[in-house]
Amino acid sequence: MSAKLNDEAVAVPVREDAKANFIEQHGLAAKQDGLPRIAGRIMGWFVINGGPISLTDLAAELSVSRASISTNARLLEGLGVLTRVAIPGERQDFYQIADSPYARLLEGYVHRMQGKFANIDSLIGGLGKGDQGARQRARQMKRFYEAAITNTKSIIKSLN
Amino acid sequence: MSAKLNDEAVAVPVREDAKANFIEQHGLAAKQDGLPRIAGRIMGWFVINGGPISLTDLAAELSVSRASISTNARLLEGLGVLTRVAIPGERQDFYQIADSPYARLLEGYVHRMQGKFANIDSLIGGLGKGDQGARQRARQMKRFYEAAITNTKSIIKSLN
DNA sequence: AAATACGTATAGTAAAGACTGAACGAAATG
DNA sequence: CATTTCGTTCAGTCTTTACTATACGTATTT
Repeated sequence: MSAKLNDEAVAVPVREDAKANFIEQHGLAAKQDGLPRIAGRIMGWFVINGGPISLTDLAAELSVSRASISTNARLLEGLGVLTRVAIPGERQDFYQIADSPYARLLEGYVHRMQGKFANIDSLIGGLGKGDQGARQRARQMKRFYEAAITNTKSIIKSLN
Repeated sequence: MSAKLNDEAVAVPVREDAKANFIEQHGLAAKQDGLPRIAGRIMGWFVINGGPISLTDLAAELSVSRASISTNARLLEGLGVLTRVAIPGERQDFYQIADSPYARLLEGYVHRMQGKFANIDSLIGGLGKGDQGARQRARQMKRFYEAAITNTKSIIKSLN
């Protein structure tokens, strides 16, 4: 098992590849967060290039179908990451990265956590006298979400 | 649109259903977080019942195959939510809810965010002089993750 | 030693999801 | 008015994923 010393054999992604690399990595990271890979790549593109850009051009940039771009751009718009802007004289839809994209993402996150919150309350309300252990664990869970929600909100504030 | 006053017609999930309901809801919530539904139901079961319980019994409780229970219990163990405990005189594996299950979850979350962090740094390092806009947006993103990581760590501390 | 119980690995199935290509309606252009 | 250009929708394909049933190895019981 001798180390390979041939320089050419190692494909090092240098400067020019950094951007493309970031976009792809961001696509993979998106999957971990439950988003389609394309959505992540789009977001990565906007971090680098900012926009505005038309759907057609973006489709060409990322080498995917216009249908996918349309669907996922709207998804990101719904998440508050992208905003649709009109450009005078142009009839195409142009997308742009939102003002505080991450704050927007966190708002959705908070919203989902509040949903779980309701679920816990419903459980606690349905527990009987004999369910002391369950009540205790449920309350612990509730405290966790309380802390998480409060804390996330404070992050949102700090991102203005 | 007159209100229906017939008591019997309304299927209200009362006391006894509250637990089962919580488990199922927790299963669905897990999917949103990228976990298998069974993993979420298992976790829900433990919030209510605490454990310890054997794999075989847990499989019966949730009406799923032993294989699934085995796989997902180990998954949750890896996430730090469950711990395997030995019970004197018993040769089966018993699982129990962990001490600070939510803190453990957050630790994994922090770890994933730090991965993204590295990706951003790699991008910034590869940017040239002409990429001012990109650099600015990348730094904004980096600040976001910094804030999120710091804040999550503080939540973890508060959960002891 | 034979039989049983247990945990896990594996292969298969069924369902979900991402993505594409084609078709459609609306609006603008010629 | 005919054509083109957009954005979106829909049907179909392909991949991934969750879950089950079977089989296997190990440890235990009888």
